[in-house]
Amino acid sequence: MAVRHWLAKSEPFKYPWSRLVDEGRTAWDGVRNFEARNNLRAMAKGDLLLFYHSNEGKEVVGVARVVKTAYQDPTTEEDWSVVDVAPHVALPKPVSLASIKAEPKLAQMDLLRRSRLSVVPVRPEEFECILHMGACKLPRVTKR
DNA sequence: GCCAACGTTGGC
DNA sequence: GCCAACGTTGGC
Repeated sequence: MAVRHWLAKSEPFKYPWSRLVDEGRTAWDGVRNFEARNNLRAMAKGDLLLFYHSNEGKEVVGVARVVKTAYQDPTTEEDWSVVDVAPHVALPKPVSLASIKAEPKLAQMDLLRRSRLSVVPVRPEEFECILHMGACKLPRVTKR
């Protein structure tokens, strides 16, 4: 099965990329939007996730990897889900929202068209494009 | 089932 | 700090 690609937003002061790197793994909790939840539930182990800093930074800073598929969000009794993610690789050059907007190939991204959704799917060619803009080489995934 | 009010996200 | 977009809630 092909790896799928996603983009998830985090406000840096709540949970920055650097903290994910420090901790090595985290539950992606706090999603309280039905569509975002459904996207979480659609993720498979090994899927890759662009890590976007919203509000402050406004840039894609790294790629995370789904290490555990959706399960009950432990921070609530209600019906919400989390997935576990681990850092995969940092972007040598973070890709800013401004540069994404300036790139015609990325005009269809859900990041732009559905700006308030915190977890959105990313097309393979968009994923590749952002990695390229970020001067990022993906480490080979040995096990999917 | 409609829709106005409200709350939240997130860019600027 | 403001405000546009838009999802959610609740009255009817």
